[in-house]
Amino acid sequence: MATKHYDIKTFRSSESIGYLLKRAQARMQDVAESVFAPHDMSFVQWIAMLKLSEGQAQTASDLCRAMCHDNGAVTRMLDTLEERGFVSRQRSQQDRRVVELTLTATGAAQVEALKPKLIDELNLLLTDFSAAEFSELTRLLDKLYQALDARHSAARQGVN
Amino acid sequence: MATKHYDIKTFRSSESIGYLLKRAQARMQDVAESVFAPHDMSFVQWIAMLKLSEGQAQTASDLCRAMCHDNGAVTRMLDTLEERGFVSRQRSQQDRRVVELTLTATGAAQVEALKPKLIDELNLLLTDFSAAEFSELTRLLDKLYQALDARHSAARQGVN
DNA sequence: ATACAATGTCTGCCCAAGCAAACATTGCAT
DNA sequence: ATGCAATGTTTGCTTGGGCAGACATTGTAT
Repeated sequence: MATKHYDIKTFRSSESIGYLLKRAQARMQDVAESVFAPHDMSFVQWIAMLKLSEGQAQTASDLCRAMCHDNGAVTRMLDTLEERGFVSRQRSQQDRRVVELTLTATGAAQVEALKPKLIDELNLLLTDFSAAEFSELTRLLDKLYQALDARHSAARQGVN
Repeated sequence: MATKHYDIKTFRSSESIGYLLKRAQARMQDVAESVFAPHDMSFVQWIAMLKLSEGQAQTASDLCRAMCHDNGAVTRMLDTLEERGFVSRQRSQQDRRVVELTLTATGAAQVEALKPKLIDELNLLLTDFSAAEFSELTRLLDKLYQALDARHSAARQGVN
């Protein structure tokens, strides 16, 4: 039997991973938005462009999966990024359902221009974290996501 | 000089705390909602009631701060919780700006009824986490929040 | 006493995210 | 070849959060 991390007798909201995640993410969102807002750009928009620039995503679906973002929201986000000349769309020849996304030169420049601003902010934020703490937090967040993702996929198939 | 966890040369989205947090939180949200949805209850609603039941919050403002949630959203959430008889509001005598919140018996019962469901789900989710990993993740998430909160307060005062 | 800043609650408005449906395309099974 | 499930993209609709302002109340400085 696996370790029971939570017990009904002792459970407190302040120890719940769900609550801790929500709270931290909400604040992080604020901080990130404050970095990008002066450049008329949202956190998700920038992350999407970053994913494209890293080659981690080529299509809208890739972005949805990578960012856990809504389909429709991504379509509309791409609309505005395209309008602003940061991203271009081109119907794929191999699979005509797919629209291939590419960063324009302007878009790539925008990504690079904002990267140091975000990095500075993150480093400032993590001042009190040792290298070990930082890498452990990174690792555990990724591990948690993998577990959540597995659970999520299972749920979609009605497994319990 | 503090440790520079991120460097512009090597920065990758998949290591960014902001991205990792957003992704994990989005999935966690899904999982939590799937627990509460059958009972016509949202994750935030339940957390709010839990906070009340733990005595961690007495007023709407307390809930806002504790949960990093919007003022207006909390007001409206309390409207529906009150309608459903889970929460009652009463104007404070000491400070007549304040509305004191109390869980009704029905509300308390609802919190208790759903607690084991959430706990089971969380334990299942964290099966592959050792006790050490679990407590370290909890600690680091809290530490991160403290740092974010300090940064957030500083920003509100225009400090850089 | 009075003015003013800070706090708590509530409301109206706007916008982005979530949901569901539509449509096109592809791969697979028969 | 044909039907069908799966995938990718888009759109309309609904819902809830974020923001700004209104209002009441309190504490504080003058």
